[in-house]
Amino acid sequence: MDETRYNPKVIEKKWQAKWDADQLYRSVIDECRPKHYALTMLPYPSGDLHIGHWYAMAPSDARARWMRMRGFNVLFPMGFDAFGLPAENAAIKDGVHPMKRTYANIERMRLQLRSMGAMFDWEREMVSCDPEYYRWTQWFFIKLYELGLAYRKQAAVDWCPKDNTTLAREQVIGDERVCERCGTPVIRRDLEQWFFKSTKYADELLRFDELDWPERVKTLQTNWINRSEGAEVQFPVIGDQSSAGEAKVAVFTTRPDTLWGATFMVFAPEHPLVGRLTTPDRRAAVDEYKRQAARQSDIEREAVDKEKTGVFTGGYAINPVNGERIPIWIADYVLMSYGTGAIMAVPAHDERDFAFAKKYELPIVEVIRPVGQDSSLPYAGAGVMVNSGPFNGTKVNDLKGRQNPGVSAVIDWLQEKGIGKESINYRYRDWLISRQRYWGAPIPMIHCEIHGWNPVPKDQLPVELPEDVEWRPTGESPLKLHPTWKNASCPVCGGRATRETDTMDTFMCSSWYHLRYLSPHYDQAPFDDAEYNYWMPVDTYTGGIEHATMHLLYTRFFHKALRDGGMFEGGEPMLQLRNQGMVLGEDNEKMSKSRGNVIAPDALVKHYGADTLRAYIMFFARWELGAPWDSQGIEGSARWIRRTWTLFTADAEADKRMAVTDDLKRNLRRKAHQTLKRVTRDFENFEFNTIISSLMELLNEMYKAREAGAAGSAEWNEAQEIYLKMMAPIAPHIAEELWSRLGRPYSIHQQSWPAVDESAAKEEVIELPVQVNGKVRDRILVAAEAGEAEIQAAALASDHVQKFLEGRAPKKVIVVKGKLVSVVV
RNA sequence: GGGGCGAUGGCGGAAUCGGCUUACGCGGCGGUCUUAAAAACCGCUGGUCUCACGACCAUGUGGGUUCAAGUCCCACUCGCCCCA
Repeated sequence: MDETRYNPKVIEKKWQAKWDADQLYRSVIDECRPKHYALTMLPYPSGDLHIGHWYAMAPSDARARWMRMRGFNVLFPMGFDAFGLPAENAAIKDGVHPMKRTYANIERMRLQLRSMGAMFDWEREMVSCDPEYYRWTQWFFIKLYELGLAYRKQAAVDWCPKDNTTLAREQVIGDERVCERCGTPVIRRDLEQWFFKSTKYADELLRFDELDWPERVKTLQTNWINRSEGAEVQFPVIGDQSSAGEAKVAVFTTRPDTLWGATFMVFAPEHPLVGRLTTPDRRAAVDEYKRQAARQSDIEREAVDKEKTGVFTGGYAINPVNGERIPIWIADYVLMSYGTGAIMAVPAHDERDFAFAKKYELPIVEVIRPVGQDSSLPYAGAGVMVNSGPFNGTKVNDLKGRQNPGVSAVIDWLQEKGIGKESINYRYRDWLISRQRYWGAPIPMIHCEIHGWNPVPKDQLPVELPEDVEWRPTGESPLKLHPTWKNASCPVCGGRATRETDTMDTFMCSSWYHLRYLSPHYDQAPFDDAEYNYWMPVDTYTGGIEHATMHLLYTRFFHKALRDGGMFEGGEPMLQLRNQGMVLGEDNEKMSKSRGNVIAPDALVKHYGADTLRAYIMFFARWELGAPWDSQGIEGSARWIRRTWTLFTADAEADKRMAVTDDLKRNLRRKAHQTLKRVTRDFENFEFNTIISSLMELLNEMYKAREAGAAGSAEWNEAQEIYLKMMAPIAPHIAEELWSRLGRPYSIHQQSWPAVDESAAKEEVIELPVQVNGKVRDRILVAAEAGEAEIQAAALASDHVQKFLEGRAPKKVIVVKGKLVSVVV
């Protein structure tokens, strides 16, 4: 083999084997060094690492490597989010057991991941479908159950008819309300399911003070939780057909100041009181309407521009603030899932209520009048309360909750009168955990006819998945169809009982994987406290924005719940978050097999080597934005790597014949330290693309310096050393190879990051543009230390400037040191 | 309908505190080497006008603030994302 040619295949394999053998990337507790836990979102083992994985992981690896060179003890683990539908759906097609397929995929992806040359500590790998792992997923379920945060209830849930399972609210996407996985429109089903009480932490989840997270993610989470302040008001109802006592119905409103304008009530068609309120003469119409509404999705029902429909129930309520008898209707624009499933309708000040009132000729009473302008109803702005009994004349602004004087005053009054109370409503729902599928962690609960639901005793964990199951497209979970698996004995009485056959949402598995990395084989607890105390929390978490309202919210909830359960201190698992963008296909479209625009990283590694692919991935776009792939563009990165190789391996002696000026050497040193300064700053800020352009510039400069005979000088050697160290996190293999060829001590990845010599980086002479009336007319050279007067004199002395002055005296001369001179006439 | 983000050469992008627009790379053009091609190396490359010196115009559109605006403010167009 030609030793002088750049051959990534050989050197990458060689160094990967050596790093492995030397356990270079083992991370162990070291109290003498500051720790840094760098985490990148773990992949689902689909069987092939795609370019998006590289785009997420390679820059994260570079950043972790940089932190390591800066003296941190870095933990950068990798694992697999291995439960989930795709493997099970595939099994139904071809009969291959999900376990078999998943482990085969993992094996393949491990090799692909290794080809990246990342500093993953493979000793810490976790696989979420491993009983050793899901034993603790189940343990956490029980822990949350014991904390009173897991409960079972009958609820209308979103159901994907293709995947035959329920979905969490977050897994239902967009206007069309389709399944996040397969794009099938979801339907509603009434099922008894397990939930986690995540809403208990809604307020705490809205606080981000400790977190260095992108604003965008914080906004997404805030909007998702959607806290609204208002009041809950009790409306007595009359027309109750079944009980003698007086019933009351609670209504949530953000506008208690408009209570006097509530002229009717609207219930969701599914509201439990509807049956009792409906009078015999209205029964047929109400039942028919309920049937119709059940067929529609929430989104169809809620759309503002949709024609409003509804029917009168025959029942009435009493508006508690003025004793008015108001009719109760049902309409599909009221959802059971919002507030209490019933609203007070204020047609004068709500668009939808207004449309409804007009259509069904219900009374409209204005209770807020704008000041100094005509109001056209419906009106939702600021004004003064009218027709509102004791509150006439009270000012109302357009702020929400207690910040609105009208709202605030009415809330106090309601509480005093015992009619209502201050209340906060969230759109955020409790986390639906149950999935009616096989390939997930079984929910470790047992049902006994006498003792109800009880957790599996912890010493019996894990509740393992049976291997002998049949794959049939019945739509039923194979666990349910298994002849014996669900038979169990009651943990309380030991009698015959039945296992829960549902499995857990895979987001449960990924809510704590960062904890399992700490001690993946520990069998006394989910994690070893000593490891936790040293490594946690995660310092830098990188991954896609698509997890903003799912994984990231779940994992925050998880930590807060277990903090309250006394497992650890600190409720925030990940301090710093950064999102990468998306790599699009060359056609500027989202990459997909069906579009045929998929870029396979394996082929690129084979052709160019991992270092070139890493470099190009970091170079071709701003990391957080992403960009379309460009197959020709990667040639530029390949050229950069090859040019680096050539510069460092060519015989420097051959060029030593020329006399080198001190100036030239000083300039080379300046460029090296300026580059180091920029690269250091850019690593800090995850700006990988400019790191590489800076390195390219330095390389070009070094080529010129060598041409001029600088090779072999002390400055040259220093520039080489700095260059390779800066390159090491980006292209770890070639950096190591060249480092060793220079005769430096193994390993470059154990070197410390060089320090910037500020005095060397400083410019001596700088070029300043001179503007006359805002246009650049000349450039002057001045000493970097030159004073203002000196610069001004030099600028005015310029022939070009004089030409544009046309003999006039400057009105003003602005000197911005180090930037420019601006002459105004 | 509401909120967020974005728009800079033929293309990806740079300009990090209001101070030289287009760094770095791709592509293109010209050259060196070669029998030739590839690779490598060197140079040029925003537009218009000009033989040229140079001038003028350019950061989605239209206004504003400023000695100076890609950057700040207002209005709008288009694209993407989230929520409805």
